[in-house]
Amino acid sequence: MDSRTSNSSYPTALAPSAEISSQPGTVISRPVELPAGARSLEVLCAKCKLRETCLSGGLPAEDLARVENIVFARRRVKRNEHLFDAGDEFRCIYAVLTGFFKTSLGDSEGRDQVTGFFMDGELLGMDGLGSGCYKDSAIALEDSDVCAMPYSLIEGVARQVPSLQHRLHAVLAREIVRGHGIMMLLGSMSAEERLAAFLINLSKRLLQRGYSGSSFVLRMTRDEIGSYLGLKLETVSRLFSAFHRDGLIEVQQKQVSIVDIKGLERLLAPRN
Amino acid sequence: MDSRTSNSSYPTALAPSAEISSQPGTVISRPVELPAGARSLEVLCAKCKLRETCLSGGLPAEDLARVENIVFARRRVKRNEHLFDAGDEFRCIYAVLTGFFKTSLGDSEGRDQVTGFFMDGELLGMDGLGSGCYKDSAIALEDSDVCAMPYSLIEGVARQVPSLQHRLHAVLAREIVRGHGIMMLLGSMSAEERLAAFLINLSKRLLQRGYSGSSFVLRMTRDEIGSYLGLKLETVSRLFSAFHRDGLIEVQQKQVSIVDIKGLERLLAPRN
DNA sequence: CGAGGTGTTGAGATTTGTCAACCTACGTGG
DNA sequence: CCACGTAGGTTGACAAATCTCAACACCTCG
Repeated sequence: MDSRTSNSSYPTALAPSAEISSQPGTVISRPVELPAGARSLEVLCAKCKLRETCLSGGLPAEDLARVENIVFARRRVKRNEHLFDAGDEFRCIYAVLTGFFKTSLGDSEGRDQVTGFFMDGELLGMDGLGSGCYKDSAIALEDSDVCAMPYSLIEGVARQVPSLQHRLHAVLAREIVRGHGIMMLLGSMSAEERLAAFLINLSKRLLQRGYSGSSFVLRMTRDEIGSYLGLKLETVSRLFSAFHRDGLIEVQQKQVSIVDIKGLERLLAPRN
Repeated sequence: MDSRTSNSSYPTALAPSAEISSQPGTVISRPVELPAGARSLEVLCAKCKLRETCLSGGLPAEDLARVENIVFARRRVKRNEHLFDAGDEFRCIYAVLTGFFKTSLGDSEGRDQVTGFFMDGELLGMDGLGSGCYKDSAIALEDSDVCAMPYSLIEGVARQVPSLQHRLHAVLAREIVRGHGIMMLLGSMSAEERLAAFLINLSKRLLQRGYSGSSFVLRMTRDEIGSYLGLKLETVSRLFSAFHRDGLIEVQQKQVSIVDIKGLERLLAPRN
C-alpha cells in the first residue's frame, strides 16, 4: 500500500482523481499519442484544488474554459516508472495531480544529479521546451497521476489567451528562479544548512497543499536527498541523527516530524 | 584601457555598436523609461552577428522585421555598474551586445552567489518574468552594451509571430537547462572537475563567437569564479596553479591560455 | 522467513576551507 | 610620468568539513 495513506497527516483531499481508470491496461508509460481533438472530459481546471501552482493558476474565470482544452489526458505513473526520460521527444508539460516525482540528470561520465522533487500541482518537463527533447528524466517516487498538456496545444491557446501566455512565462521563470535557489544552496551553504533548508522547503510546500508541515513521510531515499543536496548519503543520515539529537526533529527512517522549526530556521542564519 | 583590446585574440568584430553615444550624460544606469512607440533605428537584428544565441535566433527572414520592433534601445553599462538589481521592477529582457556580465543572488542571511556569466548574444533578466521584479542582479564586469527588449512588446509580438513565441520559450528553457547543468557541477563534481568544466565552457563560448578559445582574459576575479563554482578563492587560485604545473594551461593573473584542452576534458571523465 | 534495498554509525582518509603573509598589477593623483 | 595605495592573486601551514570504507541494523516484499 502507498505509504502516504499510512501517514495520518495526509488528508484524502485529492479524492476526485481517484476516478481515473487504473486498470493495468490503461497505464501508459511512454508519452501519450495525441489523436488531434481528443481529450479527457473529466478534466476541469476550474474545479481543481491544485490550480494555484499549476499552469491555470491566477487565470480569470472567462479564460479558464479555453485553458481546459489544453489538458489532453491524465496519465497514471506507477512507482519507479519514468514519466519521461532525457532524450525522449518533447511533447507535453505535465502537472502532478497526486504523487511525488524526482527529476534527474545524467552526464556522459556517469554522474547522476537529482535536480528536483515535485509534488501535487507542480509542473514537469519544461526543460524540454524548444529543443525537441527532454533534457532530464522524471521518475515517480510513488504511484502518481499527472495531467498531460501537449505543448502544441499550449502554444496555440497562449497566442489567443494573453493571460495564459503570461502565466506560462511566469511558470518558466519560476523554474529558472528555483534553479538559482538551488545554486545558492549548493554553492554557499554547509551540509547542515542544506539539509535544514531542504526540510523547511518541504514543510512549506506540504503545508501549502493542506498536509501537515510538521509530520510527513519522505518519499525519497537518503541517497536521493544527498544527490539533490550535493552530499553523500552517509552525511545526510548523520545530519538527520544530529538534528534528532539536538531536538530539532524526530526521525525514524522515512518518517520525519519537525519539532522545532524555528531552530531549523536559525541554522540558516549563522551570520549576523 | 579595456583589457580586452590588449588581447590580440579578440577581434573587433562588433564595430557597429561603437557608434553608440557614450557621453557620460547619456549613460542610463536604471531601467530605461519607455516612451511608447519610440525606438532606436540603428538596431537591425537581421544584420546582427549575435543573432543565433539571441532572441531573434533561427527566425525566418519574413518575421525578423516584426521582431526588430521589440528592440527598444541600446544601453551602455560601464564596468561595475548594475544593469538591474534584485527587486527592481521587471520591464526588459536584455541581450548582451558587447561586454561581459555576471548575475548574482543575495539572500537575507548575507550569502552571495554568482549564478552566471554572460557574454555577447546571451540574454539577461529572464528570471524577472511573471513576478514583476528581477530576482537577481546583473553587473557589468567590463564596459558593455546591451539591447533592451521590453517585455510588454515581446508579449505582443509573440502572440502574432509564432516563430518568436516558440523562440522565447526555447531561450527560457535553455536557461532552465543551464541551471540544471550548474546543479550537476555543484552537486556532483570535485573542485578540480568544476574548474576544468568552467574553463572548457568558457573556451567553447568564446570560440562560438569567433574569439580564440585557447587564449583569453578572464573578466572575473578568483572570488567570483569561486562563488560561481562553490569554492573559495584560494582553492580556485591553487587549482589554476596546479593546472599550470601539470601543463594543462598557462596562467598569469587574468590571462589564461589553454595548452591541453584534451587534458582538461580528461579531468572530467575520471570514471570509466 | 529470507533477501535485497535502505539506513545508521564508526574510524580514518581526503578534500576543501581558514588564516595569514606576501606578492603583483593597476589606477589615481601628484 | 612616477609613486603609492589598494584590490586582487598566490602560497603555506593547519583546521575543519565531508567523504570513504566497512560493519551492521532495519524494513519491506515476495
